Amino acid sequence: MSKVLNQRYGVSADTFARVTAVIKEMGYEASLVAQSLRNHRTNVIGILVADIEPFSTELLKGAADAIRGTGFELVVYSAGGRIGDPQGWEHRYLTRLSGTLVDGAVLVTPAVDLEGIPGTPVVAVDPHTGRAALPTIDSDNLHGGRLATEHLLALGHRRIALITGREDLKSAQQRETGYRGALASAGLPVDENLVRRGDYEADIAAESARRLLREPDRPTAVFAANDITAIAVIQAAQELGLRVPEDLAVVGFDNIPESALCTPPLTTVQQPIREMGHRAVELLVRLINGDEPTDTHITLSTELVVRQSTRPLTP
Amino acid sequence: MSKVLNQRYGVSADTFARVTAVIKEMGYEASLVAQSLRNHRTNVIGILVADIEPFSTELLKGAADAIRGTGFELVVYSAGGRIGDPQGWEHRYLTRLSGTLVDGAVLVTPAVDLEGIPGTPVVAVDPHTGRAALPTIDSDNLHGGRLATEHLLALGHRRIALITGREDLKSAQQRETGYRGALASAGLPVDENLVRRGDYEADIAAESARRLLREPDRPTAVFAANDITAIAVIQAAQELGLRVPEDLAVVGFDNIPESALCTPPLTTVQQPIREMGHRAVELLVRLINGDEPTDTHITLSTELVVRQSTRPLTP
DNA sequence: CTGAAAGCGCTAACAA
DNA sequence: TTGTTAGCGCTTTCAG
Repeated sequence: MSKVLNQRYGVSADTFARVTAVIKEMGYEASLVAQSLRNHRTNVIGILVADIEPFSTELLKGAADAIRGTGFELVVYSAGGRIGDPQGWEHRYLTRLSGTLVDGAVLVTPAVDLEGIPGTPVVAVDPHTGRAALPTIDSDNLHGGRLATEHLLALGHRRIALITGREDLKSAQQRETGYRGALASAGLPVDENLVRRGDYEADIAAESARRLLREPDRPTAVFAANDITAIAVIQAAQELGLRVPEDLAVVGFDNIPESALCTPPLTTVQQPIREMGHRAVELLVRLINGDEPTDTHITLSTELVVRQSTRPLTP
Repeated sequence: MSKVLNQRYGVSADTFARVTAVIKEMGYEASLVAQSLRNHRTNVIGILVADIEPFSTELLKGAADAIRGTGFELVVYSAGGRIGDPQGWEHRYLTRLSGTLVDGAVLVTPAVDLEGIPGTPVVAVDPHTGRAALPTIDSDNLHGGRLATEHLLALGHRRIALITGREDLKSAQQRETGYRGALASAGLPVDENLVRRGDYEADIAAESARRLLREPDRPTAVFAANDITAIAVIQAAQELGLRVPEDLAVVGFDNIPESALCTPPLTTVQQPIREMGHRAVELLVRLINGDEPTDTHITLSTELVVRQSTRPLTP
């Protein structure tokens, strides 16, 4: 009967038909768990995300696209933004699943740099440490940071603030480095008073923005470390009666769907999030199948998308 | 050693310490699969979604909230909007997982009405059939449809179009029934030419809207069967040079985050999506634990949220 | 071609 | 208190 299910040799046409009939009759489906335990191949790819939010959602869509036609199934594990177990839940999940429930995993939870699990291929998206031992998909955050800042400079802005991202993330650091580099290249000093915390949290960013914008010598432009932050900045500005982009230009980073829909639509550096998900799955499948690993550190390029939240500075 | 892990009686302090040390040393974690196979309790709740899109994402957030502190883990299975297997993938997944990998499941994939799996509690969100045999969470779509339509009537509109939702979904039908009912109550006939297909698909809805709005006797208001549809309508109107809400009022349904961010922000009927996710998990946990099932068909109420996409009709 | 049996990693029950 | 064993549902191997 197992032979029938798995299309193996050594079954007479008669038995085959009979067994098939009964299987249909009973609506039988093999237990995934028992299969997993026996075969070590499961044809399931796990994606571990820290939380369900716009970035991870976009990434999941890309991953879902990529998985189609590969014969793999997709299972998403969300830590649900939990706090109690900040370190190592990735590792714990991974070891519990590996070898059995999943053939490989994509880690979208960037806070931990783990050395891979022995038998289980893992691809990290935008990891903590930058180029780790693990295969990695990320995007060119350094260049993106420069692009955003240069755009504002080209529009005539000189007092350009930065709302930073999470300090523990390499990607956020690189965006800041790009910002500083662009100012330096333009021969401008960095006014440290214009660099404020954002942590990629809407609340924190909004608070920083409110304080910043209430100061007498406020900036004419803000580069926000991601779109969530940028949208918070726009809202804070509007609360204070400032118009965007007339009184304040805002540039974001990420290009989540919300950035095109907010008011006004956000000029942002496009990180190809869906493609990152796509590539991550693609790479992982290749690793699982034991194909030649070509390149295991893929950096996708970033691009500026100009929308209505910026325009030339009018003096 | 199993006893150590599971905190069972009959282990000396000495052995406990030694075993614990080795476990730490090796970074051991019990295999979820083997555990599942042995114990039939897994402490995992599965959520099956048809696709990763704004509605299911919102719902997942609510579910993730609810799961905290219950001792359950959350695993999401996405069909990835697949087409080849339109019927019954839910059933297939469910039978493959049930009794082993998950203790229960939430179905967010509304297209199929299945009778429950023997041993596995299942809660359906917004199901195909309305009040099925399965425990159900939904919202008051009928009332919501009335609310939306009555709002437009109160603003003075008389030519109110409807872009419908997916025909196979009870919820979409109810929104339409609410629309027709409100018009009838106001003593207005339904102009069938103003009722167009949307299928909850942005492309289809946009095309319907473009045709509708190009006709000589176009409506002054549109009730869109969900927010995705409504945003598509707004974009179509803007393409044609119509201003929203000056030339066309638009009301949506669902209240996904995008509806507050689109331009102009969308007046919409609020379906408490997050709460639906929350309630679904809550109910499921209760069923799994064998608690008294109180009420297994929960209908949450809907409310109108007025934003800038509607305002009184100016003749 | 069909039936029986071992074993995947784990835990509950039992024997020592 | 510790060590041993059966068996969860499946597939693969080997004997009939």
